[in-house]
Amino acid sequence: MTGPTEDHRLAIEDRLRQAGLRPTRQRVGLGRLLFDGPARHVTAEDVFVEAEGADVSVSLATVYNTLRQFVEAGLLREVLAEPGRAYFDTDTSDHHHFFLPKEGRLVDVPAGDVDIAKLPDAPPGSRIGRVDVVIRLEDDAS
Amino acid sequence: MTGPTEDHRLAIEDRLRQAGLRPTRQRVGLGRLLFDGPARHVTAEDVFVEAEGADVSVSLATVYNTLRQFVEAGLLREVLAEPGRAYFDTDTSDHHHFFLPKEGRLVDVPAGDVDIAKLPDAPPGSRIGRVDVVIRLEDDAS
DNA sequence: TGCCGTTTTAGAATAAATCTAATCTGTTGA
DNA sequence: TCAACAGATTAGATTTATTCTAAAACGGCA
Repeated sequence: MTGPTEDHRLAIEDRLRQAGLRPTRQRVGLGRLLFDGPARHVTAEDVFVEAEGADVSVSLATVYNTLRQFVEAGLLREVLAEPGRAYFDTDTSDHHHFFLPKEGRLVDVPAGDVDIAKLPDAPPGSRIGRVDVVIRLEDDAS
Repeated sequence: MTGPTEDHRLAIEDRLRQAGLRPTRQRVGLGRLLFDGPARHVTAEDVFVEAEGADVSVSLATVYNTLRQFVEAGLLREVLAEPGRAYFDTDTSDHHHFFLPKEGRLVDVPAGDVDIAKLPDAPPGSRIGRVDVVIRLEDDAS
């Protein structure tokens, strides 16, 4: 009765609990969608549509709430690349992004491929929370 | 009859013409608001409100159109720091930004204070258009 | 099991930005 | 100089992403 799917569900429940989030049906369902399989970049709308296709019944408001909570808890990373649209990256490790405006799509850039040799000091009373590097691509004119 | 104000207007008209934009009443008016005085970071709403306060009569739609045209022409730079709000930087030279989430405000970081020693190659068929570095600040916990 | 604070929900509300179709204006060239 | 036309501007409606609201449902503990 305890197959791999069930194990996975339990693993996600633990992750949520460790993040201080009660493992509700919806959060576990969205967690399984997001954290299963390879890392990717999704919008809230993507997640909502995907949930409908899976057996995860959840409202759009809850998708937004949950994504924000996951970001807050460090389970997801928000990436700003386009005005008026928020992307969420299921890979929270240190890395950067290409952005392809034509396709509205992000592509990962490994941390090792960008070398930031020098950063300014944070102004007094603050500290650096994160450094976002977005490399905007254009069609090659050559 | 040709005072410094008039000279300045002519300078902006030239800049617009060189950018391939007809120097209309509205574009010149907004250009004067934006390019006069020190560099700063503004939203479309900021510009609209400011125009109302000055002698520049312009609709909100035109503010949006004009800002986009100015970005396209390289007279302004768009900075993405917050989801759902676009900032425009009147300084188009090479530099980066601190972002203060609490205040919703950008602060310039001179190009010399960030050293990007290594960048990845652009994928085939594309080239790097711009590299945006946003340094997100948090309140100091110490 | 019953309770209580948390979570979810549908739908309304908001905010930023874009679209539309009608009017106006700059520029060109006769 | 001015008529004509492409380009620009406009008010207002519309779209899109997201947040809010208040009521119903749920999870976990005693």
